[in-house]
Amino acid sequence: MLELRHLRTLIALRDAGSLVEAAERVHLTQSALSHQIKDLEERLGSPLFLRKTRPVEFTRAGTRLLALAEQVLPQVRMAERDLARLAGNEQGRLHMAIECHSCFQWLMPTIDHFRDHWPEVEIDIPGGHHFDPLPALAREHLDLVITADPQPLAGVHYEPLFRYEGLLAVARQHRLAGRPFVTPVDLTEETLITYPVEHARLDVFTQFLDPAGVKPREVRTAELTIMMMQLVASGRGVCALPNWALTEYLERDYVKAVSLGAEGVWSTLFAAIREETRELPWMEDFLRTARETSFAVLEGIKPA
Amino acid sequence: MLELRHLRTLIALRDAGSLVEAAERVHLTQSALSHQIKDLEERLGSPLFLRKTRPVEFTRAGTRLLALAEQVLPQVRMAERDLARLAGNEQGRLHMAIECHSCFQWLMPTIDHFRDHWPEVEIDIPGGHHFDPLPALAREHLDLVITADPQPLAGVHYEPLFRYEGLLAVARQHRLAGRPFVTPVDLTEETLITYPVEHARLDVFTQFLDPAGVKPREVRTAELTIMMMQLVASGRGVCALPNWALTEYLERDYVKAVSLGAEGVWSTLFAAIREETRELPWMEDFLRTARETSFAVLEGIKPA
DNA sequence: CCAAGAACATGAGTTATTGTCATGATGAAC
DNA sequence: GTTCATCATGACAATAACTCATGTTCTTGG
Repeated sequence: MLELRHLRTLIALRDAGSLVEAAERVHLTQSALSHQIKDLEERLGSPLFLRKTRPVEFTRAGTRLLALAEQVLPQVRMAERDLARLAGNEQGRLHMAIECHSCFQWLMPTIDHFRDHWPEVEIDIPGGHHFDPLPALAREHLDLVITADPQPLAGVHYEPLFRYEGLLAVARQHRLAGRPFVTPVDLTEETLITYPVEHARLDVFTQFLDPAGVKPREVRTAELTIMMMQLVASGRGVCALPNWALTEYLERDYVKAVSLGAEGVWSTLFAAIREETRELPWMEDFLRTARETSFAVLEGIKPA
Repeated sequence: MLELRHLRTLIALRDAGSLVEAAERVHLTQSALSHQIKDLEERLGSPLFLRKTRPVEFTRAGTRLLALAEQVLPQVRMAERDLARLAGNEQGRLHMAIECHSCFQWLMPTIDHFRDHWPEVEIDIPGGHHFDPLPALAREHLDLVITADPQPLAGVHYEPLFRYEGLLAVARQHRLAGRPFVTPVDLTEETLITYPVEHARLDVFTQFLDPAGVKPREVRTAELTIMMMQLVASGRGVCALPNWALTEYLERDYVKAVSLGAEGVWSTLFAAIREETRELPWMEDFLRTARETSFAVLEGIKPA
């Protein structure tokens, strides 16, 4: 019998383009999905997609089921929201701080969407504070903080949103451009441009250079991503940024990007919230929406 | 995670009014439904219906889910039909015979509905034949026969549709009216009116009188249900008919009905089809539609 | 053309879910 | 208060779903 599970899988498969990645998205193994879909296909009596193309190509039957999924799943989500609301806990406050530069790209659509569904939750990004946001979260001045480096703090829970790769942006004609990846020593002769934050919060150092005991020739800072890009493009340095922050510059062929090490440097972005707000229906919904939106908006990220 | 299974259960529950009967309809035990719904309620954080009323009363959360089910399940069924059609086997023939007098009540809506969804299947009830329909089925002159007494026949499969109770219709002022049930000997002094078919095909005899070795004082026949009702109402005899064939007369208080024996005499109505047509998608759909329609239209019947 | 990598399939075995059976509790009807 | 029907519950069983390990196929780059 057809179940929602199958529809969710198919949507993931379409968005991902391959079984392997779809499996990641629904937090199952590739094998599980293979079995699941095979079962379904047998019961329906026809294949749902062609596996030998990349991305996978859906058959007519597959397309029909996808259409069903597109129709049905939003209705189900809406009902679930209503139920959550009926279950109580409706009004609340969601004041946020964003530690991660350039997160607005996916955060704004998330907030818009959320506002429509939870009008009774006061959502805001209070500006102007320059205190440390995580203690402010614990002290209930804030309700959610987007951060890439979780610090153990009583009563604070870190909910992983997604993983992203830190890439090294270099000028188009740079000697490192075109390499499959760079090694730490490759940076000994470079000027590294970073955001003006503590050394310990920069993954290039903590995960890449420091373990190898390497220092770049020079380190300078810039406030905004666009400024960094200008410096990089004009050959005055290189900088490490999340892959998704770079995509727009890469598409315009403004700079080139290289992985840091053979495996790449991967970090996880977290939403820090207070333990007691963790199970509030609207909080769960916000996090779910945030994840959905970021996957829809950003490229090259992976489920946590 | 919410699944279609849950929605199907809730619809059954609403239609049935109690867990026990809903369980019959979805072919599970009452216990299974109790567990299933309890799980769901726990995950949602609120009860879905009140058990202490008859029929069960849905809470706001329950009503919301029912609305979802009403919205989603038809969409799913439609998709399934499309898929079945895509899977091939689209055109076919469905010529039927109805052995059971007064089945048209639920058969007509079924046919109408079916015609809309399977325009490529030629559906008909050829009139005029007076040969025995079951051999005609085997010989492929017919494709489906509605009958209440299946006979072993090579290549013919009997698909149970629903069970119904054979009731004894008596005049309003009859001495047996108002009894909880009648015993075989109660009929020794009665005139029994039957359809003009073989003795062996009448459940009153095979399941009730014959086992007790009892014969009614007189047996006479009538062609049409309405004629039987007139004879019964005027006190010129009693007759045994399916409960659902009687409802309209009972509602108008034209006659009274009594069960045959403490347990009642229950029979099953079957759709006889040829083995090889059993898995055709449109045949499966026709049978499903037939069952659905009869449950919606008839009262007092039970799943087979 | 071969080696290496990536992606999907498959079979066996495990786990988790979902159901059944037997029984108990509760409430309504007589 | 007894009886009857319905629903709940706990222990167990069946089944469905998933993972692991491995095999197959196709693509890519030397």
